[in-house]
Amino acid sequence: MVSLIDSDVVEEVPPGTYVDQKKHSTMGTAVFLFAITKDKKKVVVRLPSKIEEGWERAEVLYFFSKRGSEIFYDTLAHLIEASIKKLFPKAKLAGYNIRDGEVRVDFYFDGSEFSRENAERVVEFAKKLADEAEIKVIDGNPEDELKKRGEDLLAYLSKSMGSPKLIAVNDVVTLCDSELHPKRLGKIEEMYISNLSVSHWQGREDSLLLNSIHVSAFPTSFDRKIFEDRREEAEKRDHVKLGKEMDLFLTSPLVGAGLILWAPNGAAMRRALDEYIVKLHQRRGYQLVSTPHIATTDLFQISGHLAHYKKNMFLFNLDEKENALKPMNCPFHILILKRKKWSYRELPVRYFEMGNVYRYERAGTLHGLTRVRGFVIDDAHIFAREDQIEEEISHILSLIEEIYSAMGLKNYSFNLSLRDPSDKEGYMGSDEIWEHAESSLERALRNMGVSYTKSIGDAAFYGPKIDVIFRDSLGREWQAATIQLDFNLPERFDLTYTDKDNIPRRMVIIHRAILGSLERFIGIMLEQYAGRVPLWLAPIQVSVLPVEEGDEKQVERARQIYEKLMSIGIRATLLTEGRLNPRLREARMLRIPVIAVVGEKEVKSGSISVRYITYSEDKNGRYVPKEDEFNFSNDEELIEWIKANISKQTNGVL
RNA sequence: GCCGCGGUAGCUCAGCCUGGUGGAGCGCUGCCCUGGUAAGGCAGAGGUCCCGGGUUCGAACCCCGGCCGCGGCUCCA
Repeated sequence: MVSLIDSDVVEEVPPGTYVDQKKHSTMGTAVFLFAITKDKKKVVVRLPSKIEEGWERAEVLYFFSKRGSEIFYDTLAHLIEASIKKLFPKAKLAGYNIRDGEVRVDFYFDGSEFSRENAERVVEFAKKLADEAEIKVIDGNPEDELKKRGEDLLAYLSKSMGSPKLIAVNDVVTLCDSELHPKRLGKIEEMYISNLSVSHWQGREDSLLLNSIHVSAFPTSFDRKIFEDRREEAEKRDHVKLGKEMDLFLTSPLVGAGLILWAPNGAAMRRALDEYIVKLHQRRGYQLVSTPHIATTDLFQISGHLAHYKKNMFLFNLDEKENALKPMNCPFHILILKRKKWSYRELPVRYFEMGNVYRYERAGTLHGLTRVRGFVIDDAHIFAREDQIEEEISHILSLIEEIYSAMGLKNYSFNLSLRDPSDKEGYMGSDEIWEHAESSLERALRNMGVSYTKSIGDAAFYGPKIDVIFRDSLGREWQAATIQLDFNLPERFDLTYTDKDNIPRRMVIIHRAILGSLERFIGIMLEQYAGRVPLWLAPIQVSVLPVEEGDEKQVERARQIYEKLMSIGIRATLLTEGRLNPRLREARMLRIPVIAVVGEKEVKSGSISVRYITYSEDKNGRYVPKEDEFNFSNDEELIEWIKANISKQTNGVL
């Protein structure tokens, strides 16, 4: 008998049992059987199929499971590669990429453009291959074999892969890091070109220009429908769109790209976040400092930014001296630190600032609030003894987890960035320093017990770092929190403390930000909550509406409540003009969480009817508003309830 | 920066292919309706068709350049 696993159900079935291609409302079509044989080999077959003799167990893989879609797109990528090679033998394959319902296949085509007609032929041919072509893993040394076949780009890629495998699609040979492929992929109901673009080989702008075909594909129309519904759902969460609906921010060509103008509602949100994060840091032993936006380039000469970061800096002349808008706050904090001598007893010193920085980012990279040219970092620099590093890092990691969980964030992961040991020229500092720095960070992560990924070669020029990465509603990745160890600036600015033995010793600096940037973080929060951010952060927290715009008593009573709320710092708005329903609609469009209504009944009794609308999700992770009704018997009751909610949401900080 | 797509009323968009006096819905203003949890009715105002140049008797429309936006590549908070 063979164990057949279908979601939570396990059944013992005899070999020969037929497993059909069924559909699941959230997981999509059952596309593959993933079997483990009695001699522990892994086998994948496309459904419908029969359970084979010699299997120990078999799992039904649905399209919208991680493994199901990975195998599907991974295999499809090879079919597209094979089509390219069959139709255009002079093309050189250059790898592929799988992301959100599409696969992008890169190839070098003689440096010339690849037409849409050509791409369409490729897709048509791949569709045919899906039904017919035999896919198998073949033996041999990938690097040698690929070189022999003229695929020098793939051969190069194989060198940096953990366990490269050669894959044959009929007689075309390509490269993969997975051996999990069905022998035949089978019918693909939906497959079309979603984009044609170019990209640079290895991401280097000075290297080969590759052509890329982006292909969207789904095993069945049913899966495409689920995918498109989800994407539509995600687009509703787009922070740029929400920013317009909620009247938060804008940009103007008269100001320039990537520079945000905050309208009153957006500014209120920023202010709330600013207040929260500053108060929290004060409680955690950070001292507030404040520094200017510009400095002479002499400062950045010393810090090394001019040498390593010049292409991102806005430079200008003042009194015939070169100046810069600050791209980072660290040199300023260091100057403040250096105003006096420090004893080992006084460390660590933690300076915190909501620091406004300006960085020249290339036009093509700018996006909404998540990638801009002027932004505020919740920036702190911790000046510490070497023996204090690990503890400080641990503190920061737990602060990150505390803040993020208080904010209800979950789509994030930790990444440890290390230097590329083969490119030591690109980094400041000695091998010794780097090894110590890298191992300190990794130990702190391990002690925290969080899972993390490692990226070799992604370290900053001055030190290794831990980053927190968020995925937005459309699957794009954005960096938020960052912890960067720095053994270099202390050298450059000669930062020392007097140790127990009365000898000056070198300090270390930890750069860290938790929100990352206020702008980006607001973008992340808007998407996470589909605009329905928690009460404490809502741009307008309460809307007060009289039922009848023409009834003086109701309007007067509404105004009274509104003014009382405003006087104690609750962000409120009074909506009196027009019929009730359109006003209610406006309050909802603006995502105002508390809607207070005053009609005849309420005027008589002095009470207030409240509808409280907050974010919640259905079982498919879609946003659905949660609505609660309250009736407060007087103003004080309403105010106490609002204050209690805000305090609870911010762990008593606000 | 590179490739693709786009920029028309405050917002969302049609018109552009095939050149001949600029449209819709929402919003805004006024009037009517006096209302109880997501759009009541009627009327009106509102435009540098992104900017600059070219082709043409004539350009929102065709061509060139720039700016800005969107999606990718890369980089990053």
